[in-house]
Amino acid sequence: MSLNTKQIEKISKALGDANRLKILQHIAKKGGCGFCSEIQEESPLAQPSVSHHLKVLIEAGLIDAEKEGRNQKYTLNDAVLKEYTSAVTMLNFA
Amino acid sequence: MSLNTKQIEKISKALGDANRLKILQHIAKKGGCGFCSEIQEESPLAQPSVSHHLKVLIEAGLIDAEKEGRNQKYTLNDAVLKEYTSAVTMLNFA
DNA sequence: TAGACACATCGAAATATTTCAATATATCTT
DNA sequence: AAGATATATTGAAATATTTCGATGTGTCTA
Repeated sequence: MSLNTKQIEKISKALGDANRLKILQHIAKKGGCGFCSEIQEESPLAQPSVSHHLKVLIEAGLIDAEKEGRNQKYTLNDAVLKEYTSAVTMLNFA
Repeated sequence: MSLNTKQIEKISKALGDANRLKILQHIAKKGGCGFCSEIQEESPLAQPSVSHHLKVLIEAGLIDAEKEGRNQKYTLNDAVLKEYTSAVTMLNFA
């Protein structure tokens, strides 16, 4: 599966915010899998704002969400991240 | 030289627009070096808009500008692009 | 089942980005 | 030097994004 311009644009936009970059770093630091509550604790933002940023990351395909009881678990989508960086490096997408 | 969060954010923002992605692709297709007039011809946007997008790419460090008479030549900054993709892949930046 | 807890959604305000007409600047040509 | 050409800047309107309080939804615990 290879990414098109619209997807590259969306992923880039998702990466174009310091709060979201921090969230991704947090998840990566936790071995690619982090919980919403942890992310909220590390963030200076209000809960709905964090929720919004997580949604943007999900819609870009950078993370996947999974419910565990009343908690949300977020997993880094390494495949998408790799496809993104690969496509951007070569500027190879339609 | 390695990129920090602010720089990653800025580059991502610059990449988060279809018009700018097209511009970069055009320059890449031309061997990493393209002219303003060409870029304007290929773009559906008005001249000031193209000029604006080029400025965003320059400020992100993705391209460098050089004057040739009354024309502007834009060169892809492969080093920055590579540092960006590398940092994003590893989510490794401060 | 009532209350607590975790998270999502809505709606509105604040801020940022995109776009273009008008105009400025710099360089080339005649 | 005057006009033409190439690009940049300004200022304003349209649009998108960010943020948060209030509230909704689903799940756990007592």
